[in-house]
Amino acid sequence: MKLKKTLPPPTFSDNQTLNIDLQMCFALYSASLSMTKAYKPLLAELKLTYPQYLVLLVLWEKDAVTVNSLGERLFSDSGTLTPLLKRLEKLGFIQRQRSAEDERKVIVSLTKEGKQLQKQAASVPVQISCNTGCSLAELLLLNEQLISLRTALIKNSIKT
Amino acid sequence: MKLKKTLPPPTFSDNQTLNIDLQMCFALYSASLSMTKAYKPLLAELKLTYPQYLVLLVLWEKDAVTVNSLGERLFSDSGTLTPLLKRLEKLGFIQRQRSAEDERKVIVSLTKEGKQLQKQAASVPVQISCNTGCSLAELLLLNEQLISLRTALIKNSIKT
DNA sequence: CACAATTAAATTGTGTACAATATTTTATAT
DNA sequence: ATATAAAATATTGTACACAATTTAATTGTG
Repeated sequence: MKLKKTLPPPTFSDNQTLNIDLQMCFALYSASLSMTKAYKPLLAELKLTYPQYLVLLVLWEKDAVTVNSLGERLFSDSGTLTPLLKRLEKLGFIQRQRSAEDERKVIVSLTKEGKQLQKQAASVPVQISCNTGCSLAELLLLNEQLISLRTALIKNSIKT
Repeated sequence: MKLKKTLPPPTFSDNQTLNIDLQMCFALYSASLSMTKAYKPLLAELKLTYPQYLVLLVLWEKDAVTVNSLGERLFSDSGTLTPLLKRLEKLGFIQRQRSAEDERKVIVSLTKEGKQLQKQAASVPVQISCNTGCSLAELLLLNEQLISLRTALIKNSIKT
């Protein structure tokens, strides 16, 4: 059994403990919303929302996966994914079909239209990365920092 | 008129352009959701959601402000804030009242209960910062990086 | 085999996020 | 002074995010 390693609380002077400007949490939250807004007009041309685009990113990497495995990849669950996938299906980009071997599972796969969309989508992240004003090195560093932050939060946070 | 300064697109090898793991955008998105989930059980004890907590953070800094000024501070608008503020009012933490001088404006101010909540909330960000597994220096650095990312995205992104 | 436990999705209900529109009040320009 | 524009908030409609519950299929156990 591994020991759980948590750092001691960083100490702020009392006045600043709740200062919103100093709180990385709010910076994270507002930066994430700004990012989604930045994607919106670009993805709108493909008739996609940002979460729908994320699902397609996963499928473009590996087609025909279950709802569960999509959820693990995207840190999401069926409560979010099921209605989202139904919308993607209605748009004609994916198919949802029960697995023949295990009828509990639903296999999500790309349609021809969904596959074709990948080419059009290729320029989207490039355009966004320009808007960040960050260099490639900065983007990669930030990516790693955010992934380890996410990992730590998932590991150390109590589940209700 | 200032020249708009945007960096040239970072170049990825073609195969990796759409790799979800390499996309800082997804790391940002998923880390932000993880952060909100980490806050959830702590804020639930105060009967607050994370966006409601953000509103109170602003009010604890400066009480009695308009919906607009709250929105500027939180990068949000009346479409989001109005229903949220109504819930906070129903919970008894804030008051909403039309300004006497300018009846278009709504002044949001803390109730006694809302002010008292600040003491109970003090331990929340401390607990969260432990869960991040980051040192104070790392948190401050990440905070700055995210703020400049947000600033760049707001400046450089086209609006619809 | 029977039946409880587990697993996979779907459903329900609450709370944002946000674009688009509406409403009300104030400011401005003839 | 009156129409017009602008400003501040509210409303409407769509799309998540997520906890909690439900439904259906499969697995494990006696």
